[in-house]
Formats: sequence, C-alpha cells, structure tokens
Amino acid sequence: MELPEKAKVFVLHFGEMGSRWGFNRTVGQILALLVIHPKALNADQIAETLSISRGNVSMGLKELQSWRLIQLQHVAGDRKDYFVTAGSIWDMAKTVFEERRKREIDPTLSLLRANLLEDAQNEDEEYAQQRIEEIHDLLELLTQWGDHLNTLSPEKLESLMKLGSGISKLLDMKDKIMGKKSQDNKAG
Amino acid sequence: MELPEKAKVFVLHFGEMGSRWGFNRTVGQILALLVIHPKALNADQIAETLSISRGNVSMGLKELQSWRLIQLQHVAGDRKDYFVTAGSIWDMAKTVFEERRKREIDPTLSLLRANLLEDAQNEDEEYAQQRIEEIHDLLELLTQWGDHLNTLSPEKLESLMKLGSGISKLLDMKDKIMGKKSQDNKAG
DNA sequence: TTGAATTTTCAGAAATTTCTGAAAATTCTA
DNA sequence: TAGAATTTTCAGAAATTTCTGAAAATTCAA
Repeated sequence: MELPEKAKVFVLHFGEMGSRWGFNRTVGQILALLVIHPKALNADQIAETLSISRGNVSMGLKELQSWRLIQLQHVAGDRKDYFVTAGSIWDMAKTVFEERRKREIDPTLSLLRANLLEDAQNEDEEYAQQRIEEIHDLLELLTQWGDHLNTLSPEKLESLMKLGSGISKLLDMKDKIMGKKSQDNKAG
Repeated sequence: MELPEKAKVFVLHFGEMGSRWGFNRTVGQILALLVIHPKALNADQIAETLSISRGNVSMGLKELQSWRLIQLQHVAGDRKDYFVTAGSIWDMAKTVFEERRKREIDPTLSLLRANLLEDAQNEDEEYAQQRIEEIHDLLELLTQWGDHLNTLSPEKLESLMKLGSGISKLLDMKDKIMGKKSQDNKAG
C-alpha cells in the first residue's frame, strides 16, 4: 500500500515525535498510520506500507494495545487481525496522559515518599529532603489536578481551556464572592 | 565526594526518569545532584561524585544550560566554573514545559499547518486531513492554555490547581451569571 | 607575552535500543 | 485432529545513542 506524499511526511514525523511520547519510532509510525487511515489495517498491510518487518509490527501492535491506543477489530470472512485507533483524538490524548502518569509519575512519587520518611542526619541531608519534598508536592498537585480535569466532561474541559485569560477574572470573582477568607484573616 | 545512600537513590532514579523528560541519563543525574546539593558544584566534583568522565560532564552542563535549568556561578578566589540550579522547583518545572513545547510541539504544529494548506485529492485524503486537523486543534488549544496558565502568578496558579472539583462548580456559576448564551440560542 | 589552569570538542569505543527473520506457538477450518 | 493460516517470540544483527579521554581551545594571572 503506497501512501500519498503528505501522509508519508505525517507518519515519518510522528515516528520521530513518538519517541518523545514514550514509544519508539516504528510504534509512533504505526499509530500515525492507523490514525489517518479510514479503514482497519492488518499487520501485513502495516509492515508493507511502512517497510518494516512483520515481527516488528507484531511487537509494535502489542505495545500500542498496552497503551490502550488501538483496538483489535475482526473483519468478516478474514482470519487476520485488523486494528483501528481507540476513540477520538481527544480520547487518545487523555489515554496517553493517564498512561504516562502511571508509568512515570507514580513510581517517582513512591520513591520520593519513601525518601521523605527517613530522618535527615545532618544539615545537608535536611536541605536535600526539603528539595525532595518540594518536588513531591509539585508532582502530587499536578497529578491530583490532572485527575480532577479528567472527571470533567470533554465539553466542560474544552470550555475551561477556551476561557483563556478569563480564568484570572473568574478566580477574582470567586474570591470576591467567597469573601477572600484567608487574606481577610491576615488583614484583620 | 561521597553521597549518602538516599541521595544516591534519588540521583539514580532521576537519571532514569530524565530520559523521559527529554535528556539522557547522565544529564538527569547531574541535574538531580545540583537540585539536592546545598552549594554550587564544579565540573570535577560532579564527575567524581557521579563517576563519569570530565568530557561527559562538560556536555551535560552545556545541555542543562541550553534548557535554562542551571546557572553558572563564580566562587571568589577560584578559577573553576561552579553551577547551581536556576530558580525554585516550580520555576524549573515551568521551564521544562516551555522548552519541551518549543522543541516538540511547535515544530509539529508547523508541520500539521503546512499539511492542512494542501487540498485533499480524494476521500481517503479528506479523511486523513480531518484527523490531522483534529490533532492540530488539540495541540493548539493545549499550548494556548499553557501560555495563559504561564501568565498567572504562582499563587493564582496554585489556587486554581487546588480548586480541584470546585472548578466544575465555578464553571457552572460563570455559565449562570453569563446566561449560557450559546445554549439559550439553540433552545430559543 | 608565557604558560598553567580550565573547559570544550570530537573520534572512536562502549552501551543501549531497535529491528529482522526464521522458528515456535497459536488459532482456525475442514 | 491434521494442517494451513496467522501471530508471537527471541537470538543475533543493525542502528543509534551515549560516553570516554586525549588533544585543542580558551581563559587568566603574573
């Protein structure tokens, strides 16, 4: 299967970028191909289109399934396995965030927590622990926020993002209505 | 310079994680070391502590400077170059987001835009262009949102993130006050 | 200037990652 | 249940990335 020139450029680019997003070149290319292709594809078609070995495609498809980014789809009268992307672009973006969080952030948080439990033996260790605590708190805040955003409906999430600088005004409005308790306490 | 056991674990872990964040193992280790060390360090100290070559440290420091994550600092009476991390953990996190955006998202957006300018020659290409447009719009929305968040003061940003599920209520409140224009139009 | 101290560079070595393709395993049909 | 179709596995090959260390370049003090 020969790809049109623009499709080729897109697939190759996402191959390069894929490595930034946690998978290797060919895995990125396979995903990109499935994203722009209107119909489900089988492993042989993918191998031929991307000029990579059958074995490599098999491994790549397995990896993409473990990321929950593609889905197996059977085609009537054909014994081969066909694949399509799982959900919309938005869904896939969400999934990538979730999976990366699970694979990268969570293990780091555990390690940092374990580190915080131990007592500092001297001034230098005290300093180190403080920096580690800052990193821990930041990661925790970010992941919790991510969780909250994930609970919002796509529409609400989109309207929140499109607020743009309006978010600042909204926060002020909230503070006014809520009476800015903490600051009033300090002032009074 | 011998590190305490916990510091060693932290540095090694950030070496592994570093590769996820766009730089290689030793660059991650150098950054981690500078983060937890209370005083500025020179290249020889870093090389000795991490057991890596002087040349490798030189390259790593250059890379971290290009990321704007560390700063040169002179020590009175010493000709060697000393280095410290640039700003707080928060500052560094912001910088990493910014730099990654510049290095990864922006080039992708350019490529997608170029692709969208071309005309689709048939149904399949039409489909591909639609998916590409979805990716483009998502990336653009995300980066614009990131820009807006970056303009918020750290305090406001933190209070926004700590809102948690309150964000949903706040959005409803806004809709009520603003009169939910778009939906009213549809209904009427 | 000179030359000692320091940093940078970069060719080749080492380590790591990715890929191939043939053999093994699995699945399905008749 | 045989055997054809298909997928998976994985040892070794190929490609890529990272690292070393010695030489070149730079900086600085006298």
